[in-house]
Amino acid sequence: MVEAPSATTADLLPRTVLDRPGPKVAPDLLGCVLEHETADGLVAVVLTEVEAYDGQTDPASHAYRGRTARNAVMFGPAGYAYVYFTYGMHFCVNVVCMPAGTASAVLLRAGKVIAGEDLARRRRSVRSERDLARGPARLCQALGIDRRLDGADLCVPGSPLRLRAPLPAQVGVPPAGERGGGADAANRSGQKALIATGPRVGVREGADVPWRFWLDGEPTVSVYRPWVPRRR
DNA sequence: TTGATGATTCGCT
DNA sequence: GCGAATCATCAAT
Repeated sequence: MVEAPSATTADLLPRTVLDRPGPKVAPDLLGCVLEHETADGLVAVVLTEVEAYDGQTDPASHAYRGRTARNAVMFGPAGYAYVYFTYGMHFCVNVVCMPAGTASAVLLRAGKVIAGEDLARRRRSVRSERDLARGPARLCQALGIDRRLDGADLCVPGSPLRLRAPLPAQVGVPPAGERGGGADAANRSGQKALIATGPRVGVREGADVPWRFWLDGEPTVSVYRPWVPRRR
């Protein structure tokens, strides 16, 4: 009767890790694994690029102008998925941070597929493996994420959409001994070195804060584009 | 109601 | 490099 869960509680990222401001949480999400289980199968990616949005103090955040029907999940407790639809055709997924009442989130911008590659390829007609989840909308397409997952809990084993703690040697990061320097964060997870930061992609206001984080050297990281006004 | 815009991607030149 | 695709959302009528 009882089915064995695909993930145990110990594998998943503890909600307490997410119960902090987005800009603090964001770099810690690099190297974590996002997985989505559907009737078609499971696809999992290692996160290689993320962006923080700090709620009501951040003019680039969807939560800047207060709570609405769309962004309601961001005002809830940490550890849930905020999925939104944009440009008439794309979905993007965020990890909600901070306790209920405070809106803060991290946009998952890119990842490297480590499981279910066949299924991911079927969902995305694309030639190269690196482009499967290179970009926030591509990542959602590869994983089959849409608005039905808005509000999904990422921190419980029974959820279809889950966030796992970092696995060692999943991304092309050298062993700890060869990295030198700043060892604290690196040692904790085994692969937290080589994190680069810069301004967020495609935002008009708030382009001055370096709240985009990525694993330096990862080919799956999307390219930077500054904001440009759209022609009418 | 209406109108502008967007945390993007893809295809064509 | 440039423009189209395409529609939910929100601020302004």
